[in-house]
Amino acid sequence: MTMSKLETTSDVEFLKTYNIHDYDVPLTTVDMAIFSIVEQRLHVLVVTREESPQLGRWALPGGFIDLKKDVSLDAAAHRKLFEKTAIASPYLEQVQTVGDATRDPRGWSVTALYFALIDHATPLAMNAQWLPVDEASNLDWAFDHQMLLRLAVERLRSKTLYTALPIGLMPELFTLTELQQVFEVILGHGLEKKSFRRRVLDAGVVLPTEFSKKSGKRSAQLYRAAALSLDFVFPRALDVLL
Amino acid sequence: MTMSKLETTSDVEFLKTYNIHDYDVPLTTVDMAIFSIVEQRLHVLVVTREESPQLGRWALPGGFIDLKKDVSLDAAAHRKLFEKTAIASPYLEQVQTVGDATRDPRGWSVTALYFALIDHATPLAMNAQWLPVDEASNLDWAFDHQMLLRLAVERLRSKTLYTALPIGLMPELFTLTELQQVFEVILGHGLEKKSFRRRVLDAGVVLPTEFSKKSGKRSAQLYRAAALSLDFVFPRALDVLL
DNA sequence: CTAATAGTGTCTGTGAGACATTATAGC
DNA sequence: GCTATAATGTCTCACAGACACTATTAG
Repeated sequence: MTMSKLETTSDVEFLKTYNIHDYDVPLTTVDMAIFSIVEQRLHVLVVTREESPQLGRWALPGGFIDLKKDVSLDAAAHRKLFEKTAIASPYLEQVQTVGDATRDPRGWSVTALYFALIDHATPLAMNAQWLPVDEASNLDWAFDHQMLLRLAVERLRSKTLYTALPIGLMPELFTLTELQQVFEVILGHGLEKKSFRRRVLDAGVVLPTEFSKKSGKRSAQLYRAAALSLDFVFPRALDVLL
Repeated sequence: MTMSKLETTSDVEFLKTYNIHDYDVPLTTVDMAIFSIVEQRLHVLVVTREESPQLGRWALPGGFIDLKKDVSLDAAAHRKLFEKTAIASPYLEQVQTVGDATRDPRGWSVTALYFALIDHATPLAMNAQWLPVDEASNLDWAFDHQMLLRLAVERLRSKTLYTALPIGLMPELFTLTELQQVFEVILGHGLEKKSFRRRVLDAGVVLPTEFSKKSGKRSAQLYRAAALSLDFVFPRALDVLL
């Protein structure tokens, strides 16, 4: 028997008699809030549950960790995302983990909630679709997914005030006006143009390209995301308390 | 048979045949990074493991969720804290949830990491003790607890730059100089006195009391935490990138 | 008095908001 | 030319840093 670095000598003896099925353990799942901007509105990817429990209700994509396939929690989140969108490397961030005795009728359950940002020009799996987040409260959600969505939206909104995160929702090339509109859609209110441009340009989170966009009137400079862009934290937040 | 709001009609049928032990599920635990300031240094509460696996190694307090006693993940964290300190209502915040196939020799495991802030003048359970966090890297830690501690310290440091969180480490009454020293200990460098006082006083996160502290030279005004203090977010971060 | 610590006055710098202005394209 | 959109100039304001200064206490 090989002994990993993690195991002390006594562990080897201990593990011979250990059986996880002897204990009461909670269910553990990963749920995803996958955001995109569609037609100037913030949307989230939703599915309708095709099996019990909560058959037929709306839900965030997610489900059990596959102890064989998933090497980590993050890997499980990536797998869930890939199953719905075939996107392998998006922005992915853990939001919060929620667990209690009543959120799932099968028993005590825990879910690790992640959010992802993707460009909406991405093919979706058959059973997935985009839903405007401001219509979420009218729906019949499975489990506590309405609250999970609210947590994810709050995180996205609050980080939009002091990071460049929304760049993760943009296509490869974009104009500053388009980027500003995405910020405005997420925050739910307008931003001052000059301040916005100063902020993102001075920080170097977007870089000019050799391309410009000709769309009607004066053509606009096209930018792309700088390498550090999504991790960048501005020294000051935008005004406006949420 | 009563049907909870959470269960659809089909769920009632489904649950008759559902048995969690039919599935492979990860172990799920809660771990605590409990911080305090002792002798002008940031300390964390540690225990030595008294059972396998990882018998004898240093560990953050924590362990399995008790599906009978704990109504939620947060409740489990509060229970773990209370078992070591008998403190019922400290500042408690979820940091991150870590899970993978190899961090625990018993198998695929997930832990929800929390941090708590307490005044160090708190009696501890027998097997718990304060450890300076800057000595943590020399120790023989159980599982991935050294990394968990690093995550919690990073969160504490980064929130110290833009919130009033360290107030949670203070006793009932404290002077502004004492509070500033705590900020400095956490950040690892000095802060400018006038700026610091303006910041906390203008924000109203501390309130003057009718008391003052006579300690050697000129006596100092004693303050207490304002109700909102720990949730307060300053519009600008302190300088200095971590 | 002196020394030590508490606490203030005030100048500078940075970066956000406001808003007027100029630039460039299609028609 | 006119109009729409892109992009800039520049003033003000809030708040952090720097640092000199004053205030209060024990001895």
